[in-house]
Amino acid sequence: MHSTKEKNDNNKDDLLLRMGLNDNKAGMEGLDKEKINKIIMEATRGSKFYVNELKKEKQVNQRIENMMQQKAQITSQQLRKAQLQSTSNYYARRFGVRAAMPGFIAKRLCPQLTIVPPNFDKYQAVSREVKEILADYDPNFMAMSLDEAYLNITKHLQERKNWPEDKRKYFIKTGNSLENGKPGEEVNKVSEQERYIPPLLFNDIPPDLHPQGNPFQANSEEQNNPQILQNAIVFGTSAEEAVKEIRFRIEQKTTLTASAGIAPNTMLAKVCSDKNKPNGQYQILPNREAVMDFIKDLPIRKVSGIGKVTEKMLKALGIITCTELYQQRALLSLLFSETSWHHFLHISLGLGSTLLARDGDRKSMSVERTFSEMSKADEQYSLCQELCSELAQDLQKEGLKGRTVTIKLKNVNFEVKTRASTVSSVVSTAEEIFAIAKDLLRTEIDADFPHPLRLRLMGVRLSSFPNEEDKKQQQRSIIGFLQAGNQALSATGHMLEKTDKDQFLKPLEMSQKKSFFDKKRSERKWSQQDTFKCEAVDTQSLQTSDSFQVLKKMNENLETSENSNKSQIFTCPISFREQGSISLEGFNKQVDACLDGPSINEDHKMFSCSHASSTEVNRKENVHHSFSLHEKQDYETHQKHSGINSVDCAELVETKGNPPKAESVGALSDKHSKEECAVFPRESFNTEQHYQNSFSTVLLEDMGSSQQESPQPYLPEVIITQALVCPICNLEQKTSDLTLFNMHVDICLNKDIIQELRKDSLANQPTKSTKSTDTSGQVQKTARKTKRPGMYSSSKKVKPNRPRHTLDIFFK
DNA sequence: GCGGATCAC
DNA sequence: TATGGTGATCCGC
Repeated sequence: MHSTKEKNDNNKDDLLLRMGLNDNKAGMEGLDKEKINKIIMEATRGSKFYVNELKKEKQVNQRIENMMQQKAQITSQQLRKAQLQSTSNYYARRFGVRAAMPGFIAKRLCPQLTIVPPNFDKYQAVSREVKEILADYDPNFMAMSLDEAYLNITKHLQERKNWPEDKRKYFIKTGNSLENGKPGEEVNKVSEQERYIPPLLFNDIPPDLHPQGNPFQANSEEQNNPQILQNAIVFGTSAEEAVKEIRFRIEQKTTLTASAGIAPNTMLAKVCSDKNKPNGQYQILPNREAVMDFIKDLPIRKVSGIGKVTEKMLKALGIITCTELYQQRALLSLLFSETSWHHFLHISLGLGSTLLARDGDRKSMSVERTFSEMSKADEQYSLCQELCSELAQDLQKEGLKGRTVTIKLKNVNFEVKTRASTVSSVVSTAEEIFAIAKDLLRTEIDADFPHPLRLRLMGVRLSSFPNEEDKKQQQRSIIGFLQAGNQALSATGHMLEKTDKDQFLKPLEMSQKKSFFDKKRSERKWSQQDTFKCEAVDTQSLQTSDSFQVLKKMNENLETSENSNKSQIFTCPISFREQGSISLEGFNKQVDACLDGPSINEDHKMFSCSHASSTEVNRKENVHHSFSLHEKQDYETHQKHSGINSVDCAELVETKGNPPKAESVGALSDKHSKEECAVFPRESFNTEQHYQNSFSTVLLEDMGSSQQESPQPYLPEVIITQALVCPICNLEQKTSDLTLFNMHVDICLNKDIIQELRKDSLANQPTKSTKSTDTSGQVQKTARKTKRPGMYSSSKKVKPNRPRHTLDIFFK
């Protein structure tokens, strides 16, 4: 909170040094002694870099301190409530795991640069060759960078199962082809490696990590171990063998070794691939036990997205491993943003994206350069101009134009500043960009006058690129402007119920109508990955759910747009639900959400949110999980469902006399590992009888159609969801709605807590003030500042005059 | 939309 | 020995 922006440049070094030392003495988070010493040494030598590092570290410590203070104010009741709320998510997500499991394989390549001279061109060429090989296994693989790629070889494995041996046979090169253009030493090295290839491939997985009861092996009639002939090698049909084959081929072709991770999702695959670096592979079998086993002691830092700072903050809470992360989920939900929390929960449950999202559109482009101190303003301006020219060239290569210009300045003390300016129409030429950048730079120079800016880095960035729709819209709006009748615009809205206000939509909003149908139509080539996946929609690996954000915004829209003059009535073409009084933007998001499917947080909201949002969620679930079941179920029906289910459950648990403890019941204890409640197996399950038999539901996925190549039109076969069986009470639940089902399970799991809460609630608020209880839950999630006890009174975000889906109502 | 921070590669 | 460049995202404002 106390952002120290003093500018005593002269004393700064001294000051910072003192601050740094004091901070360390305070021993806030116990820096490594040796490290401190080193830093101090460097600092006393006047390294501005380390002084700055110290400063940053201090900031992090401050953040941690604030967090701890927040934590200290959390009451046990708040924690229990949070606990309750996080359980739903556990179930919803766990199902996601199951659905994601089958045969999804990601692979990560880690070439050994030491073998090949660090010549970029060559590296690129090698990278291409690599990639050629990868395309054999998954034509739609996702290349993250030159040296990293994810593959989904589900389909390949399916076909591979029936391949004759000679299709899986590869000859070991004798080294003849490697002689050209490589220093002798390298050839030797490579040759040496070649000789070791078979043993390497066999031994790179420690014996105790060898998959047990591998479904692939179990189902296959033959042994999957590769057979070595004189100079050829035959790979088996399992995932493991296929990946060995890939690595073998890569090494043969490029002389580079690669490491690989085989796992049910990209997050795990990535962690896996690091396990046996640089020339090995590791597999996590596609079942929950294997995933949980792997996750159990995994330090969170290993997970992509958890960096130095996050690690330190979580460590302050005693969280180092994924298990601990899971155990503290309730606390985390109170201390971190919803997005972060969601991410944490993902990690702790071993969940990740199973989609290989196509490369998203670029969001920005920039150039920056470090140099020795530059203090003269005229030099700075001309450098800026130079950078703008370079940027303009790069932009031109990709034909990009943008509206936001950002300059970045790092002074000799390593303090970084960015300054941005957004203009109304796109720019792209060096002159246009410089005109804006120059102003930003001047402002900074003027601000410090008469002191010069002592820079060590300068950068220029362009962002706010218009998307396709924006461009089309621009065209259309011109056309529309020229056409008196303005027919072009109204045509795009023909599927929507319109109001007269439609005519007054801003061009941007109008464009979204078009964009929605365009987008969704192409997505529904029927890439079921959008339509049927049952976990949150992750378009990029390890990112938290977009759909949740959409939903959140949607709710905001629902709540705030009532009095907006842009409000309209629409009917969602997916759920056929009338969207009363929301803006077009909100509507579009709603429809997107319908198509995208449920998100973990919705369950969560079910407990605490208003009637309206709960209904949205349910609707979405229906649409999503059983596409053909999307009758217009109204809210009352849903509520009845919930009520019946919850009552059933509570009684059953009592009968069984086995109410699990709230905290200890978790995904990580395999207590309920045998249940096969609700799962959404995918098409690929067909290749794995082992799993298929366990599932009562079949939904489909088409991993291939999200790529740039024209997707194959593909209509999924839809099998209607069957009844779900609660793992706790072991009774079939008469609902196909996963949200409702999850709630039922939660209640079973948390029956004791629920009763306590109800008691509390009744004791404290005999006058039926369930609303405030309800509200607080949501406020805690969305507004960090207001989530402390007593600070949330009423939130604007909560829509008044609506029945609420409160705990009390729910449990009645 | 802006600016600082974090993260990955 | 001094400490990179590019791009993305999140959060709080």
